[in-house]
Amino acid sequence: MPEGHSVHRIARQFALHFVGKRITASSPQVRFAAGAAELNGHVMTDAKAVGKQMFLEFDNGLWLRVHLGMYGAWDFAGDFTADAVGAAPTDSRGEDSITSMGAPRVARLRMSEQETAAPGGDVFPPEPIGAVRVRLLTDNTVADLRGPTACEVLTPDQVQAAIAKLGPDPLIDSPKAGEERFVAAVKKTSTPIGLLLMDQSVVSGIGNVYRAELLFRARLDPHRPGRDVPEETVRALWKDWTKLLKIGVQTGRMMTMDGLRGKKYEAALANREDRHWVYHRTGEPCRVCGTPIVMELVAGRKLYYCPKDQT
DNA sequence: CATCGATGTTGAG
DNA sequence: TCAACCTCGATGG
Repeated sequence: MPEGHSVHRIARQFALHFVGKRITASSPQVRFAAGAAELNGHVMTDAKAVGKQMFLEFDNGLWLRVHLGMYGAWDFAGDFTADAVGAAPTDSRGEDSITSMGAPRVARLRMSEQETAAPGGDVFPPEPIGAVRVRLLTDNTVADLRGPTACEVLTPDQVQAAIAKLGPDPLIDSPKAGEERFVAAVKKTSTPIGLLLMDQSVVSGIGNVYRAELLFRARLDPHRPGRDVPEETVRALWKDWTKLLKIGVQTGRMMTMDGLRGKKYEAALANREDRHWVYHRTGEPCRVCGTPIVMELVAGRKLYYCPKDQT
């Protein structure tokens, strides 16, 4: 259930621990057995994320495209350095995790909505957890994919086509080019900005949490047609998404509260309910003006906003 | 233990 | 517009 930041973090794990290694690929599921066979025994040569999709390249020229959708998750196990796991040393339950930085150690972790890591000590490779679509195994690391929306082997042309359908990603496109693409797409349509931010052909990687938070941070009415949003506001939205995405990749959390310091910042990192301006806060007082936050179903997704501040 | 709901997308009607 | 996909943590009895 990740938004763009999680997928970038996962791609980074593959870049660090799988790229350059020969991969044993297998699938217990009939639906992907043939796909796994195409990749099996080849060296992984690249790993990258574009928006919510991840692409893994192998030395026979084929790519694995993965989209986690709503429930997908990767389980990693084996040798990961604490440093590589990133700056989210504890999970939501406050359990101890990889805290000794620097020294390589055995880790077992799961990357989904909440990323958790616990010291292992188990045999390698471990038994897969749940129904595994594909297992990618090296000498000392393993990744299990469960529940993805998409998992398929593509040719380079097909990868290019898939990426061409996607809007700009602040971590892929140059800042200027990305911003111009985003501005052009928003300008030309009467579709509400609240829908445009969720449209992966307009901008990549934003999901329901970042959508609501970006709109509040811009004090922007979600219903405002794209072409009626002042251009400066559109540009500010792009720059803010760039900022939030980088924070998300760094911390592993969708931290959207500005200006928190010290204890409040730590609390927000640890507790989801302290982390957002409006997301999942129906009926609670707006953190700025006190007006109850409104929830509205739009295109089947829950949209949260402050009816007073967002105009 | 059963049910609900979720940070998503696709395709049928 | 809505069900289907597919998984599991949170919730309630």
